[in-house]
Formats: sequence, C-alpha cells, structure tokens
Amino acid sequence: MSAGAVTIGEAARATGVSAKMIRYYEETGLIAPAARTASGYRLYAEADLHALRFVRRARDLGFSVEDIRALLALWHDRARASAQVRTLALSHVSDLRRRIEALEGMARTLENLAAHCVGDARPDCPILDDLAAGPHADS
Amino acid sequence: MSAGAVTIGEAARATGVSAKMIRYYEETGLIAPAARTASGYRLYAEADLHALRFVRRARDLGFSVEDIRALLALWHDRARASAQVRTLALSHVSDLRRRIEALEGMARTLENLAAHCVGDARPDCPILDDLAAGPHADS
DNA sequence: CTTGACCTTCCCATGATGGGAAGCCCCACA
DNA sequence: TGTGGGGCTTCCCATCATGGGAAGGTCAAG
Repeated sequence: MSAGAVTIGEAARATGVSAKMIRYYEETGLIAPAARTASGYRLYAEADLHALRFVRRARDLGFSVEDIRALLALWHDRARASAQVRTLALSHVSDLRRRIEALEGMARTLENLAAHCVGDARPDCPILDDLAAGPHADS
Repeated sequence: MSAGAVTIGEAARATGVSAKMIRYYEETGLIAPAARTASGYRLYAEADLHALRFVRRARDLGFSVEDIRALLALWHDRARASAQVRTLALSHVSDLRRRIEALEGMARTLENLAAHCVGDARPDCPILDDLAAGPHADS
C-alpha cells in the first residue's frame, strides 16, 4: 500500500495535530508510542495518522483528552455498544450546553448594562456601578 | 465608621473571593498590598472588601484578570469616559459571543450525529464514523 | 499553658498548548 | 567528501486562574 511511514513533521501536516501535541499525546498514553528509526526518529504509518485525525476531530468537537481516551477505546473495541458512544457524546453535549448557558448569561448581563451606558466622555457608567455593587444573585 | 479591618479569612467569606485568590491578586498587583498587623497578618478595610467584590463580580461576568486590571483603573479614575468602559465591556461581549458560537457549533454537530446513532447494543455508530473521518471543513 | 483555628510563605498540580535551547541526524549540493 | 540548513530528539519553562498541602508562626478561649 502507501509509501509507508512518515516523520512527525509530515504527520503533523497530514493530520493537523502539531508535532508538540503528537509527542504529548504519546507521552500521556493517548496514542501508542510511535515506531522509531534506528536513529530515534518517530515514524507514523497510515493507521497512526488515522488515529491522529480521529483525535483532532474529537478535539475540534470539544472533547477533553480524557474523553478522547474513552472514545478511542470504543473505536478500537469492535464489540462496543453504540449506546456507550452515544451516552458519552450526549453527556458532552450537556456539558457544552451548560457552558453555553453560563456564557450567555454573562453576555446578556453585559449587553443590558452596556445598553444603559451612554458611552460618551462623561464618567457616569452603569457598568462600573454594577461591578462596584459586587457579586449578584444572578443575571 | 465600621469596625475596621478584618483578616483574610473573613475577607474571603465577605466577598466570595478565596483567601488563595486574594493573595494571588495582591501578588500580581491587581489589588494593592494589604495592610499588615505587627505579626504579619493581612488586614482588609471596607474599601478593600469593596474592591474585592468588584473583582469577584467582574470574574463572574467572565472578564480576564487583565481586563479587570483595566476596569479597576477606570473605576478609580474619576475622570474616565464612560465610553471606555462601554467599549471594553462590548469587546468582551463579542469575545463571549464568539466562544458561544464555537461551542454551539460543536453541540449542534454532536446532536446531529447522536440523532443518527441508534444507541443500542450494536457497534455501528455514526459518531465514531464521523470522528474516524478526521478533521472536517466545519459543522 | 495548651489546644485548635487561623495566618504566613513556599512549592506543586491542573489542561492543553506553545516557545525555545542544546544537540543529533539526514539529504542535497558543491 | 565536506558542509549547510532543516528536521528530529529531549528537557525545561510559560500560560491562566485556581486549588492542595506542608512547615511553621499567632491568637484567643479554656
């Protein structure tokens, strides 16, 4: 099949995962230790690149490295139940939704405050007034 | 006026900022070094607590410590233009909105994938298939 | 005077990433 | 055959905001 193994720089270019991160993933056991040349260079075969692309895609979807560890295990487990994958994905979605709500709350509050701030050369500013009032119950 | 100064633990309780963080904020110059008792205990007067509550509120609204540094400066500057505060706040809002959009994209993608995954005992799983396909253009 | 709760400083860890130094390796070209 | 430049190796450090914990001093109540 294809030419065979490539070095870490080419693997990085081919997968969108930086060489730094490839080494880090190896060090933390997320991916298997790469094969090495006689002189110690890491070598990546097509299957390794495939795994790296998997990791990259999962990172793009916001999964933590720990989550990806689980996803990779499921990927490699041909006897997995798709329910497990689905559960993992949906629990990540609720996490995302929770974070989105938190950020939404902040954005809404700030937009409200900004809407009441004339924003001219005068010093009067409801935004600072709000901050100065300290921690709020919410919104 | 009020009873005077309190120790760091009471300040933490009174402001919702942990003692650890209070020391950190002092170390990094976000807040002024606290007064000290003869034996070296930090002491916080009402004005200090006010500043800490300001910081806490700003953190709750997602401002970075660096942003808060600017906000505190504006707060203390009685000649400030409210426009400056407003600009800072709105730029933070766009940052929040950008992050929200990124998370939304992830959540939507995962929900789509999950919707196509039967999630039973069988191994077939569009979620893993997607991940295995590697980095995507988007959505 | 003891006890327990508090304070001090100092160091370490997190998660995922990048920066950079020192030193080895490999290929192409002269 | 020698050399230059680019790529590889490992190792250490920084980020950002936060917490944990150890070793040791302090304070107030009993």
